[in-house]
Amino acid sequence: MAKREHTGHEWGQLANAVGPRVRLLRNALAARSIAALEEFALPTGSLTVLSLIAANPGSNQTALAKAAGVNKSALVGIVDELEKRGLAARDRSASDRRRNHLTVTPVGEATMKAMLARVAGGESKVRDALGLRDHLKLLELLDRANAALE
Amino acid sequence: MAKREHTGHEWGQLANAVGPRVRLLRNALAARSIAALEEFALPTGSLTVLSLIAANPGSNQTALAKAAGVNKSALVGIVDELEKRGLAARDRSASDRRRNHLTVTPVGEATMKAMLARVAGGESKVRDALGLRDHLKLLELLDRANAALE
DNA sequence: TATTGTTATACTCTATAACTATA
DNA sequence: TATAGTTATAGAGTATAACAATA
Repeated sequence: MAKREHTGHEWGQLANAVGPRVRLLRNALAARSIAALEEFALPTGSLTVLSLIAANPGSNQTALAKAAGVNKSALVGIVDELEKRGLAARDRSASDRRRNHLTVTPVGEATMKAMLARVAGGESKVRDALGLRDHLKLLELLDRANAALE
Repeated sequence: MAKREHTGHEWGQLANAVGPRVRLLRNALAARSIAALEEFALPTGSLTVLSLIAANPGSNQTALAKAAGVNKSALVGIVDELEKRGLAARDRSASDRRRNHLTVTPVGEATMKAMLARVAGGESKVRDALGLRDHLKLLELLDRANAALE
């Protein structure tokens, strides 16, 4: 468990620490994702935001930011860009005019699917290495870990 | 699986994606770690680097950077600070004088342990939520995922 | 008084390129 | 010609504080 065959380095006192391993994986996935989505010229996190809006139409920005794991300030810029490109729409909520009612346009839906196809590469490397069963297990454990830290 | 009870948001098209979940967890753990280690006034990543040097004495910086998941350029600053504070020593390797031979000082060992005690909080929240068996499983899956992306 | 979205701002993290000294 | 460490630099990521509009 403490041995890391791929680098030859041992974790030592951090043998049972989740933090450094998660950072390592996040960096690797982020690098691949950024490279894969370069052609879309959208800010990082756009795909996550787009997917969340599509799955939860009408969501407001504060809740969305929390779910996406980005700051609400940072989300402004992302939504700005999505709106400018015609991928998402930002309308004032009728019931609470402080809130923005967010939706994904048809073009946004199509773009999202094209982006997903691009990102699939890095994701599938993990899925292939783990196998279906352990892949689902990893998703479950990450969700539970996130819930515990909320 | 697609439902995220804690925020009420669904992942939608990203229901089986590791990337966003890992980012979420990394951010949460990083924020806790930074807050917990604030009193030490050391650059982020110092604990990981210190632990890796301690467990692999004499390791050179390039290999260390890769294992720690930080850029070799960024590692220079971290080691600078560790050296200035007397926590680690940087000596030229006798066999290959391009390389630095890194070791942890006794003070560094003590500091490392104090830091580990501080970080334990965030880590234990995850461990408690997952239980021993699933905690170890998570470590295993993260290692395998990292190896797959190397 | 509290909350939503926004702006401004700063700091951290990470990557790239170029330099030096060694090999 | 290649590698280890260093420096300089830029870009992306994230966070905080303050503000206007609204509740």
